[in-house]
Amino acid sequence: MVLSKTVAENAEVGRTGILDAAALLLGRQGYGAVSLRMIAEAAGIKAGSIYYHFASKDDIITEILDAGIQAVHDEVRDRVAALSADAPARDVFRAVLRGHLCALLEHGAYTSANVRIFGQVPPEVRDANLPVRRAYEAFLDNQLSELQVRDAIRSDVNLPRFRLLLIGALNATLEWFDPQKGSAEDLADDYADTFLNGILSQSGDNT
Amino acid sequence: MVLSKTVAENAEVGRTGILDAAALLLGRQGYGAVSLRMIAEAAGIKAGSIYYHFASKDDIITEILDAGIQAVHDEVRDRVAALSADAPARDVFRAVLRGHLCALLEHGAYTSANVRIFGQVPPEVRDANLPVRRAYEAFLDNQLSELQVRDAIRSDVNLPRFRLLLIGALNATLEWFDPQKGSAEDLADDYADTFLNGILSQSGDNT
DNA sequence: TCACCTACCTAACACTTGTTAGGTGTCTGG
DNA sequence: CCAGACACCTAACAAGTGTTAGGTAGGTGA
Repeated sequence: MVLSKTVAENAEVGRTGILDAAALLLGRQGYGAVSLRMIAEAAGIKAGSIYYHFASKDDIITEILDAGIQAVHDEVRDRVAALSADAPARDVFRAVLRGHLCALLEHGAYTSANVRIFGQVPPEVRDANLPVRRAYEAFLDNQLSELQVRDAIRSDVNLPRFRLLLIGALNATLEWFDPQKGSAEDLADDYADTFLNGILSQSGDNT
Repeated sequence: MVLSKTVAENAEVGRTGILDAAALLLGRQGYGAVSLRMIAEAAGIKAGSIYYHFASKDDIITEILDAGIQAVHDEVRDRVAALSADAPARDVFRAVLRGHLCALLEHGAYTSANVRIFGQVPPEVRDANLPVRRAYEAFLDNQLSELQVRDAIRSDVNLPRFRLLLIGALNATLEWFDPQKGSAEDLADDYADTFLNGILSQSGDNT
């Protein structure tokens, strides 16, 4: 009975071992540079064995892409839910940025893999990832919309467009972020201030 | 003499024809998905012939990457230079964003190729592109620094970090921008307002 | 004990990749 | 008219790709 459990665990290790190795490699090297043989070696098995767990390379990619978005979505949702219902708008906005950046920069082979390779995968794989992606986008739009209804965000801000701006800026941090030069949370707070207040000295125009 | 000119022109068509075709394909499909045979076919020649003009595939990539950055740099520099010396800070900032976005979204197989494939190329190719990249970053930092000295940008704004935020947000537009839903210049002005003024309704905190 | 399932391995498949060697026709300056 | 440069082509190379068929060691339930 104990041993049968061990077998079941090993089964999970095998599968998730492949996914973990693949996510790590894909996040570092990109879609085209990572072969099944590299993934297999990193997972401690041989290339052909991958097909016991997955039907194709794109199958692995699809699963990693979905898990990547889901991890960010969950992290952001949890952080927002942890706030009291009447939390200041600034705190809600910060929670969103903190969740997204921490998931992306600190715990996230899958998340960073998603950001890095989404633009490189075949169209079919990209399409398979769209529902999960759309769900996260809808969640963000809802959060922003609530802030706008509460009159915290100006009514003339185009929310879907701002959401694209926001995600673009956040995801780009992956290319240069160095955890030794400051935490992801500090970076998130800094970004939040920039987005909320702008960079202008006064509201008026300076020559 | 006329014909000798024709030959020289054809030589240029051959070389730049390959570069143009490669930039277009790379911008659309990514580094790993584009083979020399695809580039050759798009340029109207055979794969082996490419080696008459270039020493390797990475040679082509390197040239395209450099040209891509240079095109944005030139466009932004020209637009800023076209302003009068005492132009309002808002206009300078808008000119920067307009130049970057127009180069990226409207005229720019090379530019969009650069943004799309830079993260996917081999390290050696990436390193070769760094000097041109650094020059553009330094130019942007100078422009922003001038605005900060003029007290248009708050002194507590970390400029290099803001530049990273800005470029990240601008480059991400490549993934969703649709010229039929509005011009790149309008988008640039909208982004400029968001960055300058922020999204907050009041400077105070709302519950 | 025996049949069976799980989780792997080996070896090969057809195919694509970047790259090279050598050949071909056309145009050109002398 | 001719040597030669120019701009291509053909055909092949070794290496690497995703993928598959068939085999195997060891634990499992009856």
